[in-house]
Amino acid sequence: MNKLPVNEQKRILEERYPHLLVEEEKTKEKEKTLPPLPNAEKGKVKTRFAPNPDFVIHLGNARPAILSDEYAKMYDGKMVLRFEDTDPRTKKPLREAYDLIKEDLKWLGVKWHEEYIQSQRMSIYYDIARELIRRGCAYIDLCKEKSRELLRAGKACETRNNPVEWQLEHFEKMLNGEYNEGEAVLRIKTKLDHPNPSVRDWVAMRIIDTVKNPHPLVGSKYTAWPTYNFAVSVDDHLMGITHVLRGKEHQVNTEKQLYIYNCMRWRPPEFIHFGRLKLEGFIMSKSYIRRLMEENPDKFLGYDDPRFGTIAGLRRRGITPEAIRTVILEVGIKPGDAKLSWANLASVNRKILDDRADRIMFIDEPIELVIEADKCLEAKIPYHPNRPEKTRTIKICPGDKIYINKRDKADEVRLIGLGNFKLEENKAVFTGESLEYARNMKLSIIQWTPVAQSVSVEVLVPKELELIRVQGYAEPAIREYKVDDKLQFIRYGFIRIDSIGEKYVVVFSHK
RNA sequence: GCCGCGGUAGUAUAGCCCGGCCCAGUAUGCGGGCCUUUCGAGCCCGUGACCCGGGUUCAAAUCCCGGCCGCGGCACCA
Repeated sequence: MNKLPVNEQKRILEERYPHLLVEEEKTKEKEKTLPPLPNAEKGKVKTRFAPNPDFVIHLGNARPAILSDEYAKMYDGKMVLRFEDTDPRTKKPLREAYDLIKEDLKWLGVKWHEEYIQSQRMSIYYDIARELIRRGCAYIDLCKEKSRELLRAGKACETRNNPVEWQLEHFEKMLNGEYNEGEAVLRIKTKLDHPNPSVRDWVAMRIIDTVKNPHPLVGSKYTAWPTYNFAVSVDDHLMGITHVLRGKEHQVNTEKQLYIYNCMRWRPPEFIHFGRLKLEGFIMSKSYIRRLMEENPDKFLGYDDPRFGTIAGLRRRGITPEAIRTVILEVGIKPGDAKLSWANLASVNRKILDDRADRIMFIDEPIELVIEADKCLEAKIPYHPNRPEKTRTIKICPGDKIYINKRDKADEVRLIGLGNFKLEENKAVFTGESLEYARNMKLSIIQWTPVAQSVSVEVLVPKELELIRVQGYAEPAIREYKVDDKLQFIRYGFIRIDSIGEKYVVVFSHK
């Protein structure tokens, strides 16, 4: 059956099992869609993506961004972009990261309707903090280190029971810079016997010495900074977020945040937590990437090195935003972890690139051959098999030299577009133009390039932590392309043009 | 250690809530073939999975119990 031509197979299939063909077309139509959101109403959904601008985002961060975007679109809702930069000490924001992240999101096709920066909203947090104190839900803790032990034992600092006036007064002292780091914190009252000690009277605000650690946006203006859990609750409510999509590392945070909602009598949003996403063979961790770059300043090309799983790195590798979105939607919102295989991403990307990428001949193991023929020859080669009308022409005359790959050397081959040749020690003897003949003889159909007009190309091939540099030659037509264009080097793989100088530097995407 | 969440082929995912139509579907990978001026794409065939053990039931991937494994959290990080 398999040896029959496709047409024949199809005919037999139609004859015997006509229903199978119909079924097949039906399933093809089916596209992966996200499950519905709980309590979601069309036009009223509002999601948010809240990155910490301490570095560029990676594929794992792109998951909540794309999912939030996708759900907002699905329900004709809105999406908020919010920079969470409230720790100038241990998670110091990077000034460039704010814009870099926005660029990455735009490139990914993520659309947001509102944009906020937490460090610009400090007075809002202060106001809510005062209200929390007035309602008896928060207190100033002056016990320093001792609190940790007390809380672990299910007890709290004595100041917890001080009157509201005392709390308010000391809160203002916190704001006025009367305390140093570690001397005072604002805590949210919780059950003191909560099974998770970190939930017990969790910290909502602490002192950070911004003279020592100035904030890139607001400098040393503030010393009392809200913690993640506090700022997030306030913002999610004030911004009208209805659905929070985030990783499962936030599960416990949700519990903490609910104390704020309860005290303020706010209606909490729906929380959806999903598992972690890894990409096989790529480095994703922000801190690890930073360390690698610091320790090996010459080894990496930047935060967008194609060996990194940053969005910028994947972009540089030649991965399309469509491919990233496709795999993220495929993984969906299930709570389990996912280790995406590179083969999977590459395959999705290949399908997208296949129709877009022009085909160019490239030789990475060159051997020189002199053409022997009785006349000049012209190779008319389509840029893409799907668009045969658009071609370039390469003229070769007797005595001209060409490159072919050493590994392609055989007694007789067909040079793409040019004709059939018998190969000798260092010459190629033209034997005819017949494609028919080449097929019948099962000749290898190989790429080649004219020596005189060849363009030097360096291919950067990412391999785990290494970047292999392959030198070679491309046919002259490569000159028609610019940086960031994606091509397929025939019988070699897909590449993205990285820079154009003395030679073309390209990044190998995948086969 | 404690708390929480998971475990479907190499990878990803469908089915699990509402047990039978699932001797488990799809994509990718791998093997083979057809087609094709690429070892690409397309098409065809094949390959391969319900973590383990009990229980409930006429019937369990689906429900219940126990175990094992994995992940997350246990911060004045986000």
